[in-house]
Amino acid sequence: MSHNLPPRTLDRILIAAESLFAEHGFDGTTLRQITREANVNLAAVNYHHGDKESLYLEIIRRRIQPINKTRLARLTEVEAEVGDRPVPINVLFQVLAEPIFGLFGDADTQGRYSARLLGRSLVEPLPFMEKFLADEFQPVMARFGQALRRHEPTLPPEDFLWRYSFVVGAMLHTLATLHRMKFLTRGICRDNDQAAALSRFVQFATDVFRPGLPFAGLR
Amino acid sequence: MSHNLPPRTLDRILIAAESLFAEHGFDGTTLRQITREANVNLAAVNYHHGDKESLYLEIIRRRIQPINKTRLARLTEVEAEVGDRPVPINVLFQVLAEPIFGLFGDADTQGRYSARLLGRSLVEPLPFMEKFLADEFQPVMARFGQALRRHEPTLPPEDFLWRYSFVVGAMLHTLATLHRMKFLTRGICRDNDQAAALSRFVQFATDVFRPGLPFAGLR
DNA sequence: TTATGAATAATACGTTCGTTTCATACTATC
DNA sequence: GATAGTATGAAACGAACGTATTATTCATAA
Repeated sequence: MSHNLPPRTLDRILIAAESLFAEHGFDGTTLRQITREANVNLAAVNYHHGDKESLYLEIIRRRIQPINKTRLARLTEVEAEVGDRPVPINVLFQVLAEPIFGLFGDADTQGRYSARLLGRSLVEPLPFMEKFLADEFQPVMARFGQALRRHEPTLPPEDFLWRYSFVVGAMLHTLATLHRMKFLTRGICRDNDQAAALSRFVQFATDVFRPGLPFAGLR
Repeated sequence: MSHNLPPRTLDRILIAAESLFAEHGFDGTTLRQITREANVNLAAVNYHHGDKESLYLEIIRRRIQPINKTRLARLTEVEAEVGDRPVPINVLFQVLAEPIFGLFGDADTQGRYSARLLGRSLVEPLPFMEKFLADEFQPVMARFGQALRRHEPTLPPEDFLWRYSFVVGAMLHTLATLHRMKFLTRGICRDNDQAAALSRFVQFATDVFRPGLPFAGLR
């Protein structure tokens, strides 16, 4: 054991598996693909990670845990800064979105696979991931929900949650399809454009929740 | 050949396969599961539909083609009604969303699986579906994009497409997760509530594209 | 240097996959 | 009612799957 520059077997598996899972999903990826891509022996996955499901869960976990930790830490910071006043909506969504969109900014191209895999796995969670995801996201959703709610205290919870669901859906969809943005926009928008996606998403989400919109009163 | 009341083998396969594909995805569903659920012989799928990919494509096609046909027909109608004036934004999104959200309104519970499968397969299209989907959605996206663009003629195309992408993402996410709405909202919103999803989505999308929002001017 | 535990490699296990084959049962036409 | 074409059933195919087994190599501490 040491910190050799050539990545160790365990890391090579994680890296190869992450991109393959992101592209082909859990069931569409085989351990033979993974070990071939990682240039390791077929048995290495079971030796190091147990089984396929544990490998998948570990890949998701090592990405989402630091992100959620950062989100909560920053939320605590900005809440301390504003004192008793509500945190501005755009700041809230910046804090929520920046850590996860930041994956696209990695030096190598690995981050975009991480983001794509997260977007994908959060929309249709696999059975063996449900409990982990629920535990992992409960604190984040609760605290951001409360903070956001202060801007719409009179809106019925149902209306609030519908809007929240649409915004979260837009974010996950962006994570999962940012690599196809050029194709989807017939060449107008660029692929994997982290900065554009982040700033525009924050603006979009802020507008959706800005009080005084006809939205709250209408319907 | 006739129209017997007991559903024919071919239809039973389509129905069983649709719900299984919706729940477990293409790779996560086996032909043995499908034929067992449909109470038909294993060989029936290959006999009637060729291979697994053709079956999947046919399921998607028979749902999305009538929907897109209806969308375009209604758009033609409302465009005729307003003459030279632009079609109101909320009408545009009503025309776009109502046919596909209408799947949830089927008498049986089959429609919700159709919607879920569509939402799922449109976010991460399988390789063998890319061409079909591109051909199928090109006219719809083009005509709705043009109609919507008349409300934001000065907005740079890139900004316009980002907003459009967020709204489409929210719609697909809603289709794919409407069956978990109660779980996701901790009991506040109901599962498979077609009417709520449709009306709130239309309102949401309309607000996102309503001119005069600070959105267009900001950033 | 040798002994010891960890990591890697080669290979095989038992299952299940999509698909095919071929025999049998059905249904309509003459 | 014989016949032809269509549909179904039972069984098997080779391939690929996740996983386990066993042997070998490697690194480190005695």
